[in-house]
Amino acid sequence: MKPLGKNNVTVEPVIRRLGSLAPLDGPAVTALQEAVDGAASFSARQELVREGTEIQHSLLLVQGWAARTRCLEDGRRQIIHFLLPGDFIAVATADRPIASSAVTALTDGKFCAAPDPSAFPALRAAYAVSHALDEAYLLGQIMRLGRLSAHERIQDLLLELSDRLELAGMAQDGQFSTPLTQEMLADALGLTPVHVNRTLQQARQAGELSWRNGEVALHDPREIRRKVGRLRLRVSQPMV
Amino acid sequence: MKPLGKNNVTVEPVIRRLGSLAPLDGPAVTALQEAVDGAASFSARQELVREGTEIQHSLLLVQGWAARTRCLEDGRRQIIHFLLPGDFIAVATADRPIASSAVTALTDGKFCAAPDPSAFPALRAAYAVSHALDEAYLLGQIMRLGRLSAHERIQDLLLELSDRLELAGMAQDGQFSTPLTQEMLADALGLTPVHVNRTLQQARQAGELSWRNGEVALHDPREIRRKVGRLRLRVSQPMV
DNA sequence: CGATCCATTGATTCTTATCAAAATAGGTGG
DNA sequence: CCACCTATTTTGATAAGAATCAATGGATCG
Repeated sequence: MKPLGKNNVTVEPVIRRLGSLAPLDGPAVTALQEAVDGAASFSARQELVREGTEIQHSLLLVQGWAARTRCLEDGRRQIIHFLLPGDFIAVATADRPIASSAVTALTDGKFCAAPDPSAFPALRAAYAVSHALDEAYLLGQIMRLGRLSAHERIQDLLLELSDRLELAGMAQDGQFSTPLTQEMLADALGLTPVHVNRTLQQARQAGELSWRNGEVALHDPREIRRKVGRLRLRVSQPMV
Repeated sequence: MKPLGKNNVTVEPVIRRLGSLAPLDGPAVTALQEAVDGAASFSARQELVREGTEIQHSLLLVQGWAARTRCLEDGRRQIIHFLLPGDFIAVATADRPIASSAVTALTDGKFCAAPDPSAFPALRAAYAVSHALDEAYLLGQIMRLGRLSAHERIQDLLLELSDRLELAGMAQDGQFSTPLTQEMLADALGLTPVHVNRTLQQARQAGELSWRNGEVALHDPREIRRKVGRLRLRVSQPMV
């Protein structure tokens, strides 16, 4: 098993993220590490969850990116939410056994079953915060699509991704790497790929961000946060 | 206490709706009726829940309409979701004590505390289905804002409202009465009031719907459902 | 009757979509 | 290493959709 510690940069993103959301004790970390070690692989474009299907187990995304999507018969597609390492791909509740949207892999990656929180109580709080954040992200997406301009939508989404990746130790200061194409971005933002392209170019020329080779850098995350003026849920707990 | 029965048209919408979602036994119905009898009043424009506030009790909307909203500093407003009689205004979970959006009353009305499901087990299933539907509505809203045209958005939203009101016994065959103004509609649909007005007129002239005096009639709900081509969560349980 | 809220209309501008094509990059097999 | 293939980004020209600004009408209410 891999070593753990505050000065350790090789902690699994899943563990890093959940540990950012709530303090984890030893057994919880061990259980997560074991789950991660037994993770199953998937490949890009694979449908990880089918809409309307029964969800048997809660699943964690260990590596790679995915998206919750809904499609219309005429081919229009909406990405509801991006799923990043450490996120829940699916949540099995006694309440709500049916998947309300599909989950599609955007890259190759790995997932594992989420350890049962009744066996590892320290996980319960982390899972709860994770689910609360998920709802907050959905509301953010609605605000974005309903009331922000193309330019604002892009900035706001990239900031959200930066914030979320930072929880998993995969972004610092608005810089992160991403497998997103402009088309995926368009599907998430309710825009056309062409318009995303043009808007991105404007943002680059305005010096607001750079994006080359899958490496994104938001030049002034604080300014974006201020301009979009939206309060984000804060996570007050200490890191693992 | 008011009488109950299948041929009874005076059942409280709250009871009607929850009974549509899952079978209720006698004690559950009694508890709901008592809660409703003790309902508190609110008036239009009142902020029923403030964003970021701790939610103490789960609350049910007994009468009147409300909306979950988020605002930007510059005044832009997004209605995330309309709340109808029988809906939960707020859900108190041990997990998620913080309101992720404000709730504003759109009309005068009444609300009450939701009876504790641990005291009335029959309510548990109804509450669970209600929450599952809530998430589905959010996803529907995202699809609407991201990928539907103004014309489609209006039709789709009105259809959703019709379906939901029907659960509470307040709509039949796509006909219902509503306190919505075109401005509220605009805030929900990510459009301007002027554009909503024009789009509504086109829909009326096309014979798709009528809307006079707060009375809406969708002339061919089935056709709308087909065109927007979206699967809605079905409720399979029998009526109360 | 004035005040207010809401629906409606017109004229115009701005944003974003559409259609089509070219350029670029990455990967594969010969 | 090159030729080819595919996916992605970029560009240009044009059209459609929706916003904006401003004003008028209609109702309702005290």
